[in-house]
Amino acid sequence: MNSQDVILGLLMHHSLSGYDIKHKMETILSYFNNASFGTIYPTLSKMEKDGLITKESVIQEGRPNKNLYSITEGGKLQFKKYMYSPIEDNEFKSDAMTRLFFGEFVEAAIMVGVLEEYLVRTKVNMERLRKLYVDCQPDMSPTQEICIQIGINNSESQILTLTEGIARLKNVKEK
Amino acid sequence: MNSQDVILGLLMHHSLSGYDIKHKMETILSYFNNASFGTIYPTLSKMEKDGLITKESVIQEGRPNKNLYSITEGGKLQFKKYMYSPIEDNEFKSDAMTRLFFGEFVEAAIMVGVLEEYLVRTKVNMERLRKLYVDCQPDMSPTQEICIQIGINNSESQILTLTEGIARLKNVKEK
DNA sequence: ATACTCATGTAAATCGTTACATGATTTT
DNA sequence: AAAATCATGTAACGATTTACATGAGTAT
Repeated sequence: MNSQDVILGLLMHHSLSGYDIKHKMETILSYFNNASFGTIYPTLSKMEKDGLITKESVIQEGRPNKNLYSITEGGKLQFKKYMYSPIEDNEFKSDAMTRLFFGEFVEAAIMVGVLEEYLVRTKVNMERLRKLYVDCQPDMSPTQEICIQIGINNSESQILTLTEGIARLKNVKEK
Repeated sequence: MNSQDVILGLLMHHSLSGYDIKHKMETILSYFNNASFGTIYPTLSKMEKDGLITKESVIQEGRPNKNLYSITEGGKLQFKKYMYSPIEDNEFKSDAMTRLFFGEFVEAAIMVGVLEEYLVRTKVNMERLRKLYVDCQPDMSPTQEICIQIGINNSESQILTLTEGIARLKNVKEK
């Protein structure tokens, strides 16, 4: 799975500009995907060159013109090919957890700080997902609902584990 | 956080070869980090050149010679610098969840397949973490315990969400 | 016989981010 | 007046993976 596959999936619904795609990446897809403009625009150019999408310039009033991209039959075929290919493993990299792992080499207070910061970030993310769920639920497909539930439930579980961990660490310190 | 920071952390405990580092990455660190030999060996060379670590050739019987790397005072300083720097956000990319998100464009049976495959992989990973916890608990620091508990609890939560999701999808299909 | 473990390393390719460049309109 | 939104694009850089190359010893 690369950025091209995700863009194809987004264009299956309706035509979008590069800017629109970036917005979707940051909101509905951000829990399990991400891409910067530096990836999106060159990828769209390549996809057009390869005949997977077509470009249409749209002149707007009071706003810059935009390039609206639409998926072609070839693009739909490529999307299907992706959806039927073997599933790749998740990729996960956590700086906060890496620090926790090496925590014994710095003062305990620093580790409490890492845990509290990680807890706050997890809470912020959970709230964002919860709000997204409330706002989008009527338009969501059954599998999209499962997706966001995974995000919300995993965040909740992590909040519990971190809260317990902080309490335990602080207890150890007091003893 | 990059591979260098993780390698420094591993060498804080005791000297290791590139092969040893790869092994640690695959077992105790794999839940939130990963690196291939193609990253590890060139990184070790660069770190030696930069004076963060020193190399010692160890001749072994019945096994190939190995290069044992040890952290220097400069390396320890660099490690501290990392541990006190601002925490970076987690990176997460999920092919399985991406497919679920775009599930409406393929048959429901394919999505049940994705969910079941994702469930199996989550279960396998949870079992691996549970076993690791049992095997390593006596040697684990308090923050390392929190780390692995995050992994185990998040896996458990995901197993529940996926199981419920599968049941719901199958129900929808029957109706 | 075959596969796995131990052990190191390079080169090509892939993939992606960050920073820069530009600029109008709208909101605070 | 400043910041945010809308909008596209490139160039330099960074990080990492995959595949290749080599080879002995051990376990099945």
